[in-house]
Amino acid sequence: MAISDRKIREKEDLKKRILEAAKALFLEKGFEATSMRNIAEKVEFSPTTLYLYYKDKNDIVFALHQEGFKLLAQQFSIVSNVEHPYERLKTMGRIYLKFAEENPDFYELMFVRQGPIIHVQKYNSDDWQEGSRTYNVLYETVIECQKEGYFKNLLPHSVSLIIWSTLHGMCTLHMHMRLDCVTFEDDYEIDPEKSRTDYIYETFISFIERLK
Amino acid sequence: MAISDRKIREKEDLKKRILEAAKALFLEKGFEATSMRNIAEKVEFSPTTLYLYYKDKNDIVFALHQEGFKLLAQQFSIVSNVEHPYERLKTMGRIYLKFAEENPDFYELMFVRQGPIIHVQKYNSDDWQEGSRTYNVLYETVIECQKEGYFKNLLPHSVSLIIWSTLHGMCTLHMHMRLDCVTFEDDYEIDPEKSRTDYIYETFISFIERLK
DNA sequence: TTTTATTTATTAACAGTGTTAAGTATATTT
DNA sequence: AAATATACTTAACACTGTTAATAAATAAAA
Repeated sequence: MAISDRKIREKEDLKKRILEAAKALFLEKGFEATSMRNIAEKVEFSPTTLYLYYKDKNDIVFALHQEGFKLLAQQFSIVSNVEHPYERLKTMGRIYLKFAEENPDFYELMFVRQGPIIHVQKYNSDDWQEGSRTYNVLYETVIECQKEGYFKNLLPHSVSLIIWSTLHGMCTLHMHMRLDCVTFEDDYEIDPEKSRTDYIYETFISFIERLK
Repeated sequence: MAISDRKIREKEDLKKRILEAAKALFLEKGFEATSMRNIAEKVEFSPTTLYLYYKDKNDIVFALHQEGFKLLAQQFSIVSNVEHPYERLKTMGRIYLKFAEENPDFYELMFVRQGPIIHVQKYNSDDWQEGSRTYNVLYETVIECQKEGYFKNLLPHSVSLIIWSTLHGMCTLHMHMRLDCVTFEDDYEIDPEKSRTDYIYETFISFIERLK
């Protein structure tokens, strides 16, 4: 059985190599500019071969979106060191914003593009595990905060939804260049050291302080 | 000079007809499924003729995005009846959410897609008028609220950015089907009459109450 | 009025996209 | 050795946005 084992291993190996190629192109040239033929060329197989390992492009896109969630989970893992739930929440927010800033293409795939969601609807019977798991981390933290007396008279789902929405809105408005028209100079003293992202982060903090 | 006037008029007429055809297809079949050839077929001209009236597809997309802003401004116009700035702000929020819910394709063009922004960068020297004008309506309202004592110790741009981000985040997470995985049932008693959008709106209101 | 110039629209083509049907080697099993 | 199964490729389909070259229609100049 060792030979057939090797065969299976080799098959999974190529599947991984395809994904690695896709990821490389994706990070290098962006999502829009990554085609099936590009990926095929990179792994040195014909384009049709990809369809023996992935059902369609959305299947690859979905796998890529999973990679993004792995990366985010990795960044999130350090928050377990933060004892106090409210401080942990603020740290999570900072990590989320940083992740979006540093991995805009991944973020787009994870939370904007419809490709991965279409794949979920088709093959995973509407069960978007990556999303619900990540949301749950936030939700549980909010509940812990409430046990400590924060967010009084608010439903935990409401609080979670508001926080996620605010962060997501800040990230995407920024990523999609919808904030370039907003000139903050009226308010803030123009500090050339500080980026727009810095101001966004500060705004988020002042917001969460208000919300408590 | 009357003849050349008529010529110009006819030219603008076809330009409008192209835009109308684009809008019709866009609203009927969605943005993704609207191609230059589709539009050309609808106006009964060859595809290349469109390029005599619009520089490229993004030019049409940009004009379409302007139509969206006109529609939003129209919906917003009724808020001038609301005297109290804080009440006006809440009404604006409701209108914004309703607009996004009822015109998801327009919303996508106005605040998500990069097509219109690329056009702005190319031909309008980075001046996204539609965006800054709409933002200013919010900003001015926030300032008026602060004059009445709301949002103490917060910069008006911060408040505006938070509100816009939260609304935008709610709209897009919902539109892009990233909230389908969140089961609110733990919190809310499942009222079949109420849609997810209703809950989102209630959440927004409870949020803005907190923020004040 | 005839000729030239300009505007308007078209055909054909380029280079690309995701995807599939059909065919070809290679390796495994009977 | 013959039949079957696996892995892969070639060729093609039906699209996409866009451009160069060309033809037809109109306006201006001779």
